[in-house]
Amino acid sequence: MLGALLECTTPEGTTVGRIVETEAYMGEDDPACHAAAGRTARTAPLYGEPGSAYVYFIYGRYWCFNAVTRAAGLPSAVLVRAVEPVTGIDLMRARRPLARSTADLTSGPGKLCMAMGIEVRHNRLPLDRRPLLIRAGERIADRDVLVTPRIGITKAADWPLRWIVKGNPFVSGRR
DNA sequence: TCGAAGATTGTCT
DNA sequence: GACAATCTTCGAG
Repeated sequence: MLGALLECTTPEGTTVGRIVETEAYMGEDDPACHAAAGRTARTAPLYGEPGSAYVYFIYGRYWCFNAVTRAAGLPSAVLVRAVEPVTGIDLMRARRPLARSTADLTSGPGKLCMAMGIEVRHNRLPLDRRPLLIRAGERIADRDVLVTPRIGITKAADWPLRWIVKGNPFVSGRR
């Protein structure tokens, strides 16, 4: 998914970002995956169609966007942790008045959802059509991809399941 | 009904 | 670097 384009259309307009950071959550046997708790009202979207959205609310404040992957019934997903703004940057700025730079607009899972207007109404939507779309973008060469442990979790914190575009300034966290 | 934890961000020191 | 904000989810009682 690195290099692919994430596009979200709302009544305010369309925003597009290039995906530069992802994390994998590998089903019920992954202690950090929400599906480790089994199938509940919250995790049900993870068990849905591959290629649909899983959007959840965290820390009473923020939305996080995932693409459901693998086969139906296997609750795995890819969390999009950062995108590089491509289209609709003015709209992103309006939605994130606290952002102090362009890189601050979408360099985190909560930030990019704020900037792009992704929220619960997008939960479970298919990702191959509007309003929420992932489409092909630039191909990232393997030598430009870095794999690291996942961020911000306590369980299985050492599993190398985070992928970033090497040196990209829009990746989350501190350099 | 209650309590605790959480795939984060922003502010303050 | 520490910690507050804020609320949904789920298990226990």
